[in-house]
Amino acid sequence: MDAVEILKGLKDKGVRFTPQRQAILEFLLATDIHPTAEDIYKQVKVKFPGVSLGTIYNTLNMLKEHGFILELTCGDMSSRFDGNPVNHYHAMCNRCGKVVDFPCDLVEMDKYVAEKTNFIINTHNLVFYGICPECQKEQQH
Amino acid sequence: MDAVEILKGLKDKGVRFTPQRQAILEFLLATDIHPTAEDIYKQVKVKFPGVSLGTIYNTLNMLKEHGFILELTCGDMSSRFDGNPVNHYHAMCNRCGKVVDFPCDLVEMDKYVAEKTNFIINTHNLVFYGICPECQKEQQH
DNA sequence: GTCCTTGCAAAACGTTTGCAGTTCA
DNA sequence: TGAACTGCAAACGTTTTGCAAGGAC
Repeated sequence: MDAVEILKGLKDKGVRFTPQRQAILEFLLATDIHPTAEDIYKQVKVKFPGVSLGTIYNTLNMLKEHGFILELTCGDMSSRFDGNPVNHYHAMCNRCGKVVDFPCDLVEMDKYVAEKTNFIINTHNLVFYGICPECQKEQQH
Repeated sequence: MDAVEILKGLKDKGVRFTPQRQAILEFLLATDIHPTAEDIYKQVKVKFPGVSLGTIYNTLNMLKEHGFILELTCGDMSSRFDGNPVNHYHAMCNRCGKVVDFPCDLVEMDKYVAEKTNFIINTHNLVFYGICPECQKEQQH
């Protein structure tokens, strides 16, 4: 699915097609560097010199809410965005913040990841996102 | 290992024992709510009304560096801290931000987590932390 | 014409830093 | 005594918000 297709499909949800949004999503779908909002801002600025960071965040949050991109919030650095929102796995460098993808069967994880990425793995962190039982009850009201 | 023991053991690393640090670590070891820095601040303030948020962060970062606590950076909310630093797994509520622990054998993960926690699981995110090959080379210089 | 989106600027947020005074060892 | 720590306040970087002007449908 390409950027134009995704954005046109969002029209019936009241989301408008704008050239800025097209540029943002096209960049995200084409790259594998897991850019920060700032990275995307710099890139989109080449084509739209007047674009603002606010617009980047606005678009990223909209795409995230509709499940077309993934926000990776790992560590103390800024979020990174991934145009491939299926559950795959990431290794992040503590030093430069780079994030790389890898396939994973979750057996002997740290060792496996070290082999696949050539990272020296110190730790890992696995978080599941969802709705807790208390909030499930409250949402029914 | 209790708070006093841990802090006394850090003396030979040039870390001083202070009553504020004792209060912070004691709270962290006793609770299972995965508090934010703000939560800890409020709690410690009961005993030390003059304590500052800066001191909380100072102590948390010190304890984190020495591996006695874990910082959970998940989602767009503030970090949560865990007095149990071994690799175990967490489920986080998208709505209220609550984090709960659970045991996990990593087979059929989302389903398993849903059963163990009664969360409705939407997604999970697994991140490994380490040093990438490029940074490994640079660090040798 | 409507109302969603834009660019801009200011604000908000969590966290870190600088500093003068204080405390631990 | 001297280095580490404290409280305070200001600074920082990322992200969000408010608003008037502009653009999509």
